Amino acid sequence: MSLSHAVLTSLIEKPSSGYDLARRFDKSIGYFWHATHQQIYRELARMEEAGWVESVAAPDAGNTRKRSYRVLPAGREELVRWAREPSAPMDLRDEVTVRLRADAALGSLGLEEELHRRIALHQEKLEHYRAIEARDFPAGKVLSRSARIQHMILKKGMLFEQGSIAWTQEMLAVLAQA
Amino acid sequence: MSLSHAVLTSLIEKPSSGYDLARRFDKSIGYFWHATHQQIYRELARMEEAGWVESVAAPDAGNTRKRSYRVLPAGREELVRWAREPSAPMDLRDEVTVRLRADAALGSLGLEEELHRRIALHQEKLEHYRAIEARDFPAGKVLSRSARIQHMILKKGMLFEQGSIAWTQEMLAVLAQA
DNA sequence: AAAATTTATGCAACTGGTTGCATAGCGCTG
DNA sequence: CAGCGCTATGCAACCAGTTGCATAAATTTT
Repeated sequence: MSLSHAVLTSLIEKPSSGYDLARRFDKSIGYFWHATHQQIYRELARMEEAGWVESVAAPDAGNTRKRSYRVLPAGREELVRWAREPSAPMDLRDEVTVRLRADAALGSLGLEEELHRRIALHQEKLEHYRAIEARDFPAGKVLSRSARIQHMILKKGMLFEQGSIAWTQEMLAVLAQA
Repeated sequence: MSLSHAVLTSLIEKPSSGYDLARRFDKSIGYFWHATHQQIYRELARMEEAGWVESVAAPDAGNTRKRSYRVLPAGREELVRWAREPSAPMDLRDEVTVRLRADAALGSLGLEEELHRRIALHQEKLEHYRAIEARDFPAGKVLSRSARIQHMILKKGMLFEQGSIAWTQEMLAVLAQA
């Protein structure tokens, strides 16, 4: 959908190899997004073809094929153009919701264990985001415009995880009640 | 991903034609899910092939090709089996988040209008969910186990929309501050 | 020094989701 | 009764995302 533009944004923040981008997409950069190395290599190849980025042998490449990508002016212009486009809100298609609907339709299927597992996962992510917040956006520190925006994006993730935990606990109470 | 199982669940709740299912996926049934008629017809064909559902000419078909689908025992068993599987939590890949990161990296791009538009959309959905709640789950009414679960699913949507509105307003404040 | 792991890139095949188009009956309106 | 929009189904082509596999250098472990 817009993976190429997400990659472009990451590259503007810091020129990188495909491999590094893939790792960043599994961690802080795209807190919420997952992309495999395959997708990223494919996007990089397309964007180089389109003249949005260029690559050079990475400074630390040695005898390896490692390449470093950076954004060209055409890529910047494309990103600006794209960012101003309106876009559709995400949808909430969580598989566990469908499973719960199936439980409602078919009778108790014992989904409690899965819900507990989900709570633990949300808790884990929340801790992770809190650690990033403490490290990058400590209370009291004066932040740049860019940092304030990135802090808000991180907060979105935290709010979502907190909300998920609270909702799942309420759901467990409903299942127990029956 | 699990569209077939979402369709199965909908069909258990009420045997339907492909067209009806597609409309329900645009409304109350899958509050958060969107599926095109193409996807649904394809899934129905596959599931009939697999022996999970069967179809007959719809009672109100007249001279049209309208068919009504219902779930067979094998489909029920498959749904139970699937519902008990563990599943990965959804990810939060909202395009507007990437656009905001681009704004942070490139400088102010004027995303305020889009954020206002988003707030209006979330508000609209929230109203819609509230109307469904008032109709199907009025306060004080004693609800069945199934209805309590479905009420919780609806609440999840409402919590998400409320959270999105609050967060987006805070984001607007951050953009205004700069 | 050999073996295993990590870094780094890529091909091929497949599945899921989207878009555009085509067909055809039905019900309403002018 | 001609034309329009809605109901209803489907084909074909495409794009995005996933999975399995292959390759090869660098680093770490045994």
